[in-house]
Order: sequence, then structure tokens, then C-alpha cells
Amino acid sequence: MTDTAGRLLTLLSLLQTPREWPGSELARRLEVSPRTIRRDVDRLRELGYPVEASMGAEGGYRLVAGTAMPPLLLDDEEAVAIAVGLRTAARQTVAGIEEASVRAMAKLEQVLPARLRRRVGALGAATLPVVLGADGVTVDPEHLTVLASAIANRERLRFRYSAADGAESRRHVEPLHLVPSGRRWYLVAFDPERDDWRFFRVDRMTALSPTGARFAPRALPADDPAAYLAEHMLSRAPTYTAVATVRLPARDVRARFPGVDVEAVDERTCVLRNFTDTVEYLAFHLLQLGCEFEVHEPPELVRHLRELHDRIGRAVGPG
Amino acid sequence: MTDTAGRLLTLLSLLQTPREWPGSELARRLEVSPRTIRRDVDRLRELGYPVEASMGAEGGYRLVAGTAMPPLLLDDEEAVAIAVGLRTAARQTVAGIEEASVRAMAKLEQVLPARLRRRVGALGAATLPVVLGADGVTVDPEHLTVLASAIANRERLRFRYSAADGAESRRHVEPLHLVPSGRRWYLVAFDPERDDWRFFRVDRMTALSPTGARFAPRALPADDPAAYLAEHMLSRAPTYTAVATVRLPARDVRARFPGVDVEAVDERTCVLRNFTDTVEYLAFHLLQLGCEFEVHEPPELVRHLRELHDRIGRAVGPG
DNA sequence: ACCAATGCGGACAGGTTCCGCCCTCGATTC
DNA sequence: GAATCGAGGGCGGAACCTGTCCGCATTGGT
Repeated sequence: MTDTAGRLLTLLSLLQTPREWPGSELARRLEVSPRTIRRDVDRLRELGYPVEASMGAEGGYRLVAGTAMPPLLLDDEEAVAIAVGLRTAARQTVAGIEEASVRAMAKLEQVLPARLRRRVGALGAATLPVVLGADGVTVDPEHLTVLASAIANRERLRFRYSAADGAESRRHVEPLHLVPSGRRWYLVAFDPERDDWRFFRVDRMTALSPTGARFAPRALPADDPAAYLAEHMLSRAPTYTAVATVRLPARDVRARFPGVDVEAVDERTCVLRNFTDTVEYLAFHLLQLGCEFEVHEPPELVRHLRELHDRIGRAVGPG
Repeated sequence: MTDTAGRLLTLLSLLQTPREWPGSELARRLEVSPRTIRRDVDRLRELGYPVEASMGAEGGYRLVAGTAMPPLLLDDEEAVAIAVGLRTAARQTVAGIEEASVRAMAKLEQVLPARLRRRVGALGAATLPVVLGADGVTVDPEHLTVLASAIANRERLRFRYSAADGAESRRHVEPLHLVPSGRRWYLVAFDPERDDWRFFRVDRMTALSPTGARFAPRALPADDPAAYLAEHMLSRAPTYTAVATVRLPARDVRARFPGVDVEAVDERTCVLRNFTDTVEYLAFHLLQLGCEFEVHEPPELVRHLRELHDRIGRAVGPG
């Protein structure tokens, strides 16, 4: 049995290579008869993984897209590449798939062999984080996976927390949800010592340690954790909407910034409305266009650009 | 058999969730007796996937890191998250794992169900590419996967190419290698019409289509494709080394830019040597530090910063 | 037009394996 | 101490797997 099942997995991994495999070669590799290979292929098809076969000489088998994801069989390097990719993606927080990213990271971390984990750590450290926030704080992807595990496993969690006012405290809570908000992450947890629900900014948590003790999850006094968070946050990060005139055809701007509100003024000019939580990010986008522009809103952005202007002036000296 | 193998896969997918599963629940879910679950767990262990069990009440099974990667069983959202992560990572070209990233992308794309592919496409488009090159060209991740497949499958490839001098041509080549070089990608291929090896910049290729026709791979007249490319490139993209003095402790700079050569001058100042292929990238890094700095080299960077200075000045008007 | 290489699938026989049901033992938590 | 959970041995009957036949369809090259 371990024989057959193992062989099926090996077969899947071979067929996932983007090439065609003749049955004879598969038989040689797996050390069974070609007839068994045909049967194995049938089995895979029965399991819902569509194996396509091309007839004739030069024919062979290969796995194609079906209706469900087959198990991914990765070699070491591919696994590292995926882990690094998820980390960088988690740092930038691609809208709409934050939770899924973290789940995938947690899943991968759980089974990633130690030697690969070291490589991921090294590569992740060597990668420049694109920090565009005023505070320059980024969430540690490692923390996210620890939190996701604790939540899924219903384990109590200890950590140290530095509140916004600088007060340090030790906490021992029952974590329930991880909520992304802009480029930040919040943990929604019940704090038994204070007998109430609390929110914690993940980047302010340190010395995380799941205690291993289980708890029965309590019901949140709201349906949607994100809505509950929004409702109870005393101070939310301010957001800005930039309004700027850009000397570039609207079409070009749309192509480079999908998702940004662009309104054409004439053939070569358009008005751009962008929305984010840091002026640094907005300034970066405008500069990145590489064309003349004019900022109307908000005053914070104008101030930030002036500061950049002056700083560059001091950096390169008088022209 | 499909029964047993399928059950093993389901079991693996359950155990990959970051939580513990009591055997009784697994038995209920998989509709077999607890004894069979124990045997299945043994089988997984025999296959090299370390399943850990905690004894006693509240006990259960869970998959832990072993020496080899187990097959990853992803739900739809996780698969999308990984695909998006790989795309963004491929665009930024994390040093050392470029090929592995592309391989993983090709593997995933090959089996990604159509409905998920659409979601990946939509999300990928909505994600702002961090374009920091002078030309603003980024490689289309889709192209990379097509090329990787064609290479692995030894399929001939048709495409249109815009050479550096602007000349358009149609090509029909035998692709052999994909070589990353800085943030660019090159295809090393044999061109039968010209009876010689050629290099193509991937971002200049359009209308890619694998023809399906096979070819017997020829031997490259060199051991290392990357070395061969470097040797034969007539015009390589120029690279720059920035030398700048930064008003920030060396320790802080190192923490934020691992991999960059930083030399402390005094407690609050350091000299930074950074190396890239575009001045835009260098300028961005320096500005991102958010502190006073002074640029010594190269003149191109100084020129670029002056231009930024003037452009910002025109954008926000006189202070 | 023919041949070679490939995939497809039925039948059969022998050996293997799997599954559920018993049982006991050890560890852990309440 | 009781309850819960994992570990593992043994048994019998049923199911399954594998290899070896076989003939057939499809494709590409000579």
C-alpha cells in the first residue's frame, strides 16, 4: 500500500513537470510494468486529476488544469521560492487575499524542513522590504504565521505589547481573528485578565509564544470581526486622497496604475485620484510616473513633497 | 485503491491544517474505523512525512516539518495567494531563486483551474508593479511560465521580437535556457533560420506561441548559459554604484538594507555603497531612508536627483 | 503505404494487502 | 481514579494490486 500510494505521489510529481512523459519511461522510473502505469493514470483521473495523453509516436502523459487543485509536489528550491514569494507579498498586503496568504504561509511553515527554513530566513532578510510608511514599520511574516497557527489551534497566547502611548504590558489572551487593515494587521483576542475583547497591532507585539493551553472560543459580540474592529478602533490611521494633474495621457496612467481613478482632461493630461494611508506612498507613485505633475490635494502630500525637494536640494548641492 | 490513496491525500490535507486532529474525528470524516486511521498515519510516516501525535486526552495528530517537503494540498484561495505571491516576487527578482520561482510558477500554472487563473490575473493586474527602471519595462510573469514550459517540453517557439534598434522580426526558435540578469530575463535559443544561437530579452518578445513541434536539444557551445550570455552580449545594461554619505547610524541602515555595503563614519553618520542597474532604484532607496544624505557617485545619480528636485519644485510651486 | 512508437483496455491468475474487529498497554488530563 | 486518547498485535475474509497475455486505435516518419 505505501508502495502504491507512494508511487501515485511520485507519478503526480513527475506529471507536474511541464513536459510530456511517455508511459514506458514512467514505467522504467517507477519500476513497474507499463500496464500498471496505465492503471495508475486511471487512478489519478478517478481522483479528479485530469491526466491528458497524446496518442501516437512522441506521445505521452501530462497533468493539465482541472477543476480542483492537485497536491503540489515541490522540490526544495521551489518550496523556498514560494515561501519567499509569500513573505514579500504578505509585506505588501495585496488586497483581498491577505488571509489566504497568511494561511498558505502557515501551512507551508508547518511542514517546511529546517534546512529550507534557514534558507528562507536568509533570503527574506536579504530582500529589501519596500517600506513606504511614515513609521517604517513592517509586520514580521513570522509573527503572522505564529498567530494564524494559534488561532487555528485554539491555543492561548502570551506576548508583550507596546501600546500606542508607549506603555509596555504582558498579555495572555485567547486569539480569535487576524484582521488586515491597510498595510497593518490586527489581532482580535479575548483578554481574560481584563474580561473583555481587545485589539492588538501585530507590529507592536513581541515575544510571542503559544502556551499550548487550549480554550473554547467565545462568540465575538459582532458578526464580522473586521467591522467590529473598525467600530471599536479609537484611533485609526489617517488616510489621504491625492488629487493631482498629470501630464500624461489617461490611457497610459491607467495601464500603469490599474485601480486608480483617472479622469482625462485632454489628449496629454489627466487628473488622478489615488487613495492610501501614507503620503510617502502617494509621493512615490507620482514621482514614479516620470512626467510633469501638479498636486492639488492633500496639503500633507504637498508638505511631504516640499520636504523631499529640500532634502534632495541639500543632498546634491546647488546645480 | 483509489479509495486508499485518495484517503491518504485527504488525510494529508487535513493534517496540514495548523491544528491537531484527534483520531476519532479523522475516522468520522474519512468514514473508516479509527484503527484504519492509525494505520494510515503509519503509512504516511513510512512515506517520510512525520506525523506527530500527542498522547492523552486532548491529544491528536498533526504534520510537522520533516526532511522532505510533503505534497502541499491547497484550497482555492491559498493557491491564488501563492500564484500572486510568486508573480510579484518574480517581478522583483529576488536574487538566487529566480529560476526556482519560475519553475514553481510554471508548475502551478500548469494545474491551476481556469476559474482560479482568472482570479490570479485580475489580482495581478490590480497590484501595482514596483517599476523602478528607466524604461519602466517589467517582464510579464505569464511569458516566463510559457517559456519555461516550452524549454522543459522541448517545444519550438514562435514570437515577435523588437530588437534594441527598433527592428521588428518574427522568430521561430528552439528555446534552451532562461537566464536572469539583474531585473531582466534573457532567453537563450537556437535560431535555425540563422543557424546560430541568439539571445532575446524576454520583455521585448510578444505574441509568444509554442508550436508543439518537438526538437532535439543542441549542445550549447559553453558549459554555463549565464556565462555564455555574459560573454556574447554586445551591449549590457550599464550598472551603477552609488556612494553616498547618510546621516543615520550604520546599524540602522544595515538593519533596513541588508546586503548593502555600509561603513560607519561616526556615531550618527555612515557611508553607503549600493549597486544596481538603474539610478531610479538608487534614488528611491536614498529617499526612502528619510534622513539627510549626500551623494558622491555616480554623476548620473546626481543628475537624476536634480531632475527629481526640479520636477517636484514645479509640481508644488514655490513654498 | 508501411512501420514503429505510443496509448487504451479486457481477461486472468496468483499473491498481497487492506479493513474492521477484537484485545492490551502507556500517557495525559480532569 | 476515571475518562480519553494514541500505539500496536492478531485474525479472518474480502478486496485489490500486479504482471502477462491479447487485440485495437492513433500519430508521425521513412
